[in-house]
Amino acid sequence: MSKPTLVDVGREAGVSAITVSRALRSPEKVSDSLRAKVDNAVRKLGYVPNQSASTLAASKTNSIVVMIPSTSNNVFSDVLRGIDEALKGSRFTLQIGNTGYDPLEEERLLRSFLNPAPAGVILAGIEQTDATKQMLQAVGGPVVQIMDVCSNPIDWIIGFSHEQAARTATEHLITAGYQNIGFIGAQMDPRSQQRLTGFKSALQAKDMLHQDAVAVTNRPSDVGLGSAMFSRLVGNFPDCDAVFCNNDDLALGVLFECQRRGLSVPDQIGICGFNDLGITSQSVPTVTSVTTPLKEIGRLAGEILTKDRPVSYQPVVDLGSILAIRDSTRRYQFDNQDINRRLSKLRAN
Amino acid sequence: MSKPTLVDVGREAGVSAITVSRALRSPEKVSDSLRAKVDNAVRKLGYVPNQSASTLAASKTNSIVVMIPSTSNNVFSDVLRGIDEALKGSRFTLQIGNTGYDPLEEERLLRSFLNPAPAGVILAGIEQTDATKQMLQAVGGPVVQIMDVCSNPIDWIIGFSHEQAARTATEHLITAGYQNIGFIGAQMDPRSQQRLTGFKSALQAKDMLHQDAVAVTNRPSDVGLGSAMFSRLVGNFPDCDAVFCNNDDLALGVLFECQRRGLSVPDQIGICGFNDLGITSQSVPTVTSVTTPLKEIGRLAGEILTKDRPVSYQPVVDLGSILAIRDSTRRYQFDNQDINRRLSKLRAN
DNA sequence: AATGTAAATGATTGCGCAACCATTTTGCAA
DNA sequence: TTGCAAAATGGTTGCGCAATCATTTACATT
Repeated sequence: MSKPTLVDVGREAGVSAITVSRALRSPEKVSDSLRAKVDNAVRKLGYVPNQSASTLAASKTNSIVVMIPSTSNNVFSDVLRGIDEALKGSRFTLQIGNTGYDPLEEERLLRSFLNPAPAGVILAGIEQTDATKQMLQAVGGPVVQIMDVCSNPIDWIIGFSHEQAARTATEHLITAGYQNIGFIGAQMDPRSQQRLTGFKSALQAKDMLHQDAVAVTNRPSDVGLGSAMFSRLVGNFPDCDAVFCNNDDLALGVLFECQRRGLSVPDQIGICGFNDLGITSQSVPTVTSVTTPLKEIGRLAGEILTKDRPVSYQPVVDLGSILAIRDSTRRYQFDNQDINRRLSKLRAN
Repeated sequence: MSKPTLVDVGREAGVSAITVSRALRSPEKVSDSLRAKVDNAVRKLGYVPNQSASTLAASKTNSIVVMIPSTSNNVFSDVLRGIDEALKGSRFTLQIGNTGYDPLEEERLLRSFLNPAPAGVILAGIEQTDATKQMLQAVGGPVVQIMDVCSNPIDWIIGFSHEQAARTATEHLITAGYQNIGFIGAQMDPRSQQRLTGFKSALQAKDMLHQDAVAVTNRPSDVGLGSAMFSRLVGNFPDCDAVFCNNDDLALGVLFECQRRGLSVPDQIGICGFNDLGITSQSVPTVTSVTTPLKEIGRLAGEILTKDRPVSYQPVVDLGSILAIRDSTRRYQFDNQDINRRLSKLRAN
């Protein structure tokens, strides 16, 4: 006894197979009595639609393909959570591909996912190969790029400007009174490079960019690597008094290394992270970080692909980012009232 | 111009469609010249197999279905990474279902993934509904349960004893000299309950279980929650001098709260985490945690399901766990030589 | 060259469903 | 009651591929 098919359900309900199919796919198009009969038969037989047969007959799938660079990076699990939420309860299923930050692997994987055509595709970043873009063009399905912004998305792009976010954070470090600001980066993907660009431009504007201010590696980032990179940075750049980190793991690693070295944060060293994944707001001291709308990016991407009329969405959505200023960069507490009071006292003498 | 099919490739290569199919699926069964012709035609036409048609014709899929309780919990991303590695380069693809810790949701999702039958199924834990087990039985495909051990797995089970791991950790706290040991738990799934059982049994054996020693919640755990739960625990249990945490996030939260309260770790408060996800070995002080073989569990599960002869694997694999003792519980440095020396001196007087 | 055997290749069929079009039934106005 | 439009239901076909069995070819042995 194998799995029941539409024919079996139809026999049970006393109707034809195609009618059962219709009753299940478009319940609003059939009579109430039929729907009840079919539902009973389905329940009685334990009928489950065969996804492959459906896909083959309709020559399109119900799956949303998501290509992400890494499953271990918490950034992408936040994005995935957003997508998952948008798809919950819909008829769409998620197909996840792990590219390992390699555009060629992305192309290879995507090719295998593109026949038959998926209901939608979500890609991280804008660095797809030409072949990838051609494939997507040929398939014609809707494509949402995420994590970044650009002027010419394939169909839609949802993200924020990493360069702008990094510039804002670096300007904050300058404003907070730090003089010798360094950059620590790992896993230098294109968006990390953009952050580095933003970092440099903010410092160059004030003529404050030190030649040894940048310490980067392509190894995947983690807390221990943050400590190691900080050691390397201060080795080359002993006057360094603040660090902009490419992500929160590195920032925590810097914080711990400072604690080990007896460097006070924020007085001797200022620390800023990126992505604000949770711990930064709880650590001692709390760590300044750039809050990025990861889950919102995922949810919006999922929403666009599962709506009937995605055309109404803007092709480029910049969700922005917010700098969450915390104790790790509160070096000077500017208080104009207090300063004025002290000035008055000074004059009184 | 739609996508090329096997017929198109066959026409291009001057052979029949079925021969092309064979050349692609079982290249060792055809002549070298045919293989070359077919490969050329495939490349020329950009042929990509239609997964649905293949699945429908063979009435079985190439997908490994994995049901995990949560995508945001780092524990499961480690497991997924292991599975992903095992599947890399094989013909199998991963289909991930997010159950949200709900056996009924697991059943619902799994049902939709089970037609047509997947090549294999990976399930977290042993708390499947009866209906789920029946479905799996009917499908007949290989099933690997993970994260736990038990005596009667569906097919295979790979994990470790949470009760034993927690008992060992708690005994360590006792040995380290802590007198009033508390438990902090969040997201109390069945495995967390087992850890609580292990915790209690270790303390009861020494008659050291305090009535207010346990603080648990069903909210998903994070660092901030760890701080809050610690506050709650010491509110009820002021003498508390050590905490066994259900996971590392909570342990870090406890550490930070101790720092905020000016409680020294490990002298005033001992802290032990669970899973050893990375930060615990880098923080200041480093935090004792239970190292669990998450990635190995995933890899082995993937391996079993993708091998031709999975039968050769033991049905129950206990990969064990290791207590990583770090600074957060080094309260007393026991040194028997030193003690004996002091005893001798005492006797000499 | 004849025969036998293994290797290589081909033809037919059906997997389960949905698109498309055809037919039947229902509801309602005249 | 009849007629007719709309609603409801059914029949046929093919999606692209693999299982199964059938046939052809290559090659060794005598």
